[in-house]
Amino acid sequence: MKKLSEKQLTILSFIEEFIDENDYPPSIRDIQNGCDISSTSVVSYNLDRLKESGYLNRHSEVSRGLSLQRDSVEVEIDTVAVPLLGTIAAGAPFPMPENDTWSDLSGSELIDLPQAITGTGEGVYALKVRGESMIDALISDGDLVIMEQAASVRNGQMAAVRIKSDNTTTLKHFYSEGPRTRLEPANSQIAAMTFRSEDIEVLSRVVAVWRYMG
Amino acid sequence: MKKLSEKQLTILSFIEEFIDENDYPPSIRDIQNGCDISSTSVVSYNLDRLKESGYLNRHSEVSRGLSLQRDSVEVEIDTVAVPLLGTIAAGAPFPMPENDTWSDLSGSELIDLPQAITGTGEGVYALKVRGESMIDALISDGDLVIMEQAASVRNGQMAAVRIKSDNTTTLKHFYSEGPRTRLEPANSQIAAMTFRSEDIEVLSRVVAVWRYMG
DNA sequence: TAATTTTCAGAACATTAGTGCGAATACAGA
DNA sequence: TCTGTATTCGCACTAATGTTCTGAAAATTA
Repeated sequence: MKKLSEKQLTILSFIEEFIDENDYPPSIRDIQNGCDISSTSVVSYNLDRLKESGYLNRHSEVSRGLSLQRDSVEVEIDTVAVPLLGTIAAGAPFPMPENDTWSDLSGSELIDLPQAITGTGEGVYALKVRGESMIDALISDGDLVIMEQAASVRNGQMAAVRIKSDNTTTLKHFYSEGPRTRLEPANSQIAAMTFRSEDIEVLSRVVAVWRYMG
Repeated sequence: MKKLSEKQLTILSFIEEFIDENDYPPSIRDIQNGCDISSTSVVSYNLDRLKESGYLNRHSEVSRGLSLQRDSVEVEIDTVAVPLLGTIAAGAPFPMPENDTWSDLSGSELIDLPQAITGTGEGVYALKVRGESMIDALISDGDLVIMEQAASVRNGQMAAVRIKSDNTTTLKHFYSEGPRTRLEPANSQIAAMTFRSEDIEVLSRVVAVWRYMG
């Protein structure tokens, strides 16, 4: 990009500050006053230069029609808020977002996660673990489990599965082997268990585990 | 907050979209056209209502002087990037940031974490765990351990400690008991061990553990 | 230094855009 | 139905704001 004059730098940073402060862009005369410039035409002139240089978007005939060109260097990390829907404990019924629940999450606490993890955040939610019942999945009391509602889970992924015959829910690595389904704890020192596939219901896929010990 | 009329909701979401699209707020007439409203005064009227209800900031006599009231639900989380300094494996020497290393982190990968966890991010770094040597701390291969250089560690907190006599490094809950120091695994099913305090060197405090299973 | 380009001044001008106001409706409660 | 309040309608008005133009000063370049 072309190098900018002193004045153009002043203008640019003024615009930035102004937007930061007011949430709407400055008018040409705002800039004129803010940067001690003698004439509106000078401002207009320099705005054109800034636009040419690619630092600024300008929409003509629109008052305050300015916006800063997002600098590609300044990485903006998007975070997506996912709802903390409740707790998960041994044996207890497993909280799941229902269709009608999604629309009203106002009550639940929100947790921000990097977008790289959540994707769009659709169908992603968090549960707080209570108790040590999932110790064999290397998950302990207080941990936050990030889950994604999953239609399907690939082999080897960790999922929340319900074992129908026991009516229990656990987090295990999931391996479908035709008529049988193998559930493997994360702790490889503990043996896997195998079930009839009809006996297993996959509820959600585990995306991540977050343990905070402030 | 007061409940909004159909029209007010339409206006509000139009403003949101407009700003999202253009990076500057709409004029009253933009809203009028965008929402199929018959008169500018109707728009103005409803903008006043929206302002009263707290959904909107409005600056009179300023064209496009609108901004959405940051919805308190839509928390804007600041993230802080911390460097991933290396891997930690059983027995291997423990990577630690050195003073001169801090200034040159350009080479290392950065990880974004919510500010609530990292604070200013000063002295916070991440290590990737290799191997299952810390399974008794409920940490397994591939996990990311977030650490903070700590002058001191309070009892009960998890820390990276070096046992001098063994010259090994592990992550354990730390309990100082005068002349003796007790190290307790996160997995409470495993017994604690006690050492002479001089034999223990605290390297860093463990702030969090992040396990991602994309 | 002369020629050329860039930037600035100042003011008039043209649109864009916010405001005000009386009258017309819509709406909810007595 | 009456009545007061909330909302809508147009429209004219005024303020805010972008644009343009001429000439000159300043900076660059040859």
